[in-house]
Amino acid sequence: METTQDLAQDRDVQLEHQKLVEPLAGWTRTHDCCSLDKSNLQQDVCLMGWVQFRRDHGGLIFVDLRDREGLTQIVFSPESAPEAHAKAHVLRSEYVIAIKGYVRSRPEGMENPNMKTGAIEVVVREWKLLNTSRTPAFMVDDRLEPSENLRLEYRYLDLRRPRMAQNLRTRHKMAQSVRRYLDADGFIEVETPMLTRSTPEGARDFLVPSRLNRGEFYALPQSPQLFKQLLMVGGIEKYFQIARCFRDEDLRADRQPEFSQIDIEMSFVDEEQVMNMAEGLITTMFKEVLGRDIPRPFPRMTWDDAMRDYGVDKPDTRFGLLLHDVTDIVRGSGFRLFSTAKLVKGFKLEGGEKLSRKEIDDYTEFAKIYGAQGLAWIKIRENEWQSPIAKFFSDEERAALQKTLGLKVGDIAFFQAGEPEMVNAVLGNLRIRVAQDAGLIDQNQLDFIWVIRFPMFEYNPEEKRYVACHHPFTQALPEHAAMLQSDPARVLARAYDMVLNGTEVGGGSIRNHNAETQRAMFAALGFKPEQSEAQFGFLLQALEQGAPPHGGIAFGLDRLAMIITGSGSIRDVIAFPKTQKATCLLTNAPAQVDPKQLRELSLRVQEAEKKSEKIR
RNA sequence: GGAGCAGUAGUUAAGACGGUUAUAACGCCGGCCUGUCACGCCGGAGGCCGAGGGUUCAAGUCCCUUCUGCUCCGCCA
Repeated sequence: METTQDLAQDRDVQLEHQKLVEPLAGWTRTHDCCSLDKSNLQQDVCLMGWVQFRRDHGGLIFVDLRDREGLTQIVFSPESAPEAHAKAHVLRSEYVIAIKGYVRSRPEGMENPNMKTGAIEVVVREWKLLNTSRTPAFMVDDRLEPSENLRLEYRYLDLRRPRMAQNLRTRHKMAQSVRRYLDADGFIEVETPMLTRSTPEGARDFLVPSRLNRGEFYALPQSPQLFKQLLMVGGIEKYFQIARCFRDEDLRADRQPEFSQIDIEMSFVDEEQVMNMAEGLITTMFKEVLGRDIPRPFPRMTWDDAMRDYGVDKPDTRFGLLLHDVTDIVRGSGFRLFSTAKLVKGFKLEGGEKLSRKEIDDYTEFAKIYGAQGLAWIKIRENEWQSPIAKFFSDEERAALQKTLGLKVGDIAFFQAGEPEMVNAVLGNLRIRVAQDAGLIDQNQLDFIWVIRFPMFEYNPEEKRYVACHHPFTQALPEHAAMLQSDPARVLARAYDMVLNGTEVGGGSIRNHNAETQRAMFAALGFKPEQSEAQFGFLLQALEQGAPPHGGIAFGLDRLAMIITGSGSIRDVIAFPKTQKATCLLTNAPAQVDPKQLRELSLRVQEAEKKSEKIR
């Protein structure tokens, strides 16, 4: 199908120019487009790159030549090189060229202070057209933001933009920092299989059919968890891997179906050694990549305290607005919603009395996302509480609320009542939203904390059983091990999460290295012994062969890269990401396959009539 | 599975209550231009307003369906 683009005049022009393309034929770059300055005056240089802008004055032609390092202005002059100048009129955006010429300083007053190479220019003596380009779908430039689906369809153009190029480079530096640090600390990088077996717990697996074993499937790893534990049994002692992981779940701004973890496991350690190593690794990375000094040790907070004060298990500690439990204060109040609720909590915003009706309505809508019916609020004014619910409270109750929340004239307080999970989710997220709106967050701050003493299990009402909060290989606190069967809800885990500015950037635990404690864990999860053996027999067997005590941690490389680059989306730190529907707009994956391939795999697709393949 | 936002020229956007030929900037094509730097000036081409259906004398605009991208809830050990 011909589009207007195909019929456009620029296409004909490009095809004509294509005849002028020459091979490199031995030309060798001498410099990149960011490195020349006045120290190079009069030198002969050879540059190669893309045409960023062309400014054709009829006489002089200026071109900003771009490579991955930056921009250099090159000049085609009819006097110094008539031949080179004459053919330079063909140059268009994103054409690829090689030039030979000499460096000279720009005339007095013609320097460009906005360019790193703005003091000089390269006068072209001869040049070659290495390739043409169609008129780009969008300009390779950070000043305009093309729509995301165009960026993803033409990802290679997007990657030429300085911001994306910088993000990939930053990510590279992070990975190199990790490798240097861990290598120096005695860690060995080991690759674990991409084709492995499906595990019932956790996220949905991506499955890969086996041709040689008809009817059977591999799964792509959700994480190398079991293999790294087996490496500990294998005597590796200190392992790491920058591992690709796969989860077939719905996507978010910070979630992709394939993502990278800095995966680490250590033998003969407890929590302290793992957390100490992790702090060293991460602070070194921030120092090397961002030049930032992070104070150590990181503060620690129990999961209980995090939920109590912040309502979430990954608190953003850059600002206050702490949550307060007021359940007991309002227990006897005339407001039935509060007096009968399992949990009532609130927080105050200093000076929030001036919030408009509209702003409060917006917060109410926000609260509803997390399951709230509404949002209670009280504005503290001179001599009065302005609030739809103020009338329900006695003087005593008012005094207690005022004391607990530290309310002063000019403040606003928000409350939520009901099921504890909902109350915490609503207020925990509203707290962040309010802080953002009120400008309480210092964007330059880096607040690392550890969240420790997680619950081992949470009850899953759908499956009517307990499931592991972290994963089923985590060890219980020794003093809680006895409660695995009798009172699983109260068992705490030897697990720890590293949290940065309210984002979980890493998490790990001390594992069960003893087959019996691991069997007890499976039993607590409701597995019958034969199920445990069928699914995890290989692990249990390994744990019976002299498995050392071990534990580890894994960091989300993508999330760290988002924070370090200041990106709002995980897609901006991944070269070729998927859309929210997990498709690749560049390659059009996933796609239907040849029936022959399916036959070889003994597979048949139900509802074969899918939308017909898009022809590009 | 659910909620919300967006889709108009190659791109980014504007289009009150439904009303003449759908705008602008950049880009593109042609011409002019020797110090520009997102060069400038003159001229030109470019559109089934995401797709389908409906209401209406009349739809980019209102209604329904659907596709695509994004954000969020659920989900993500």
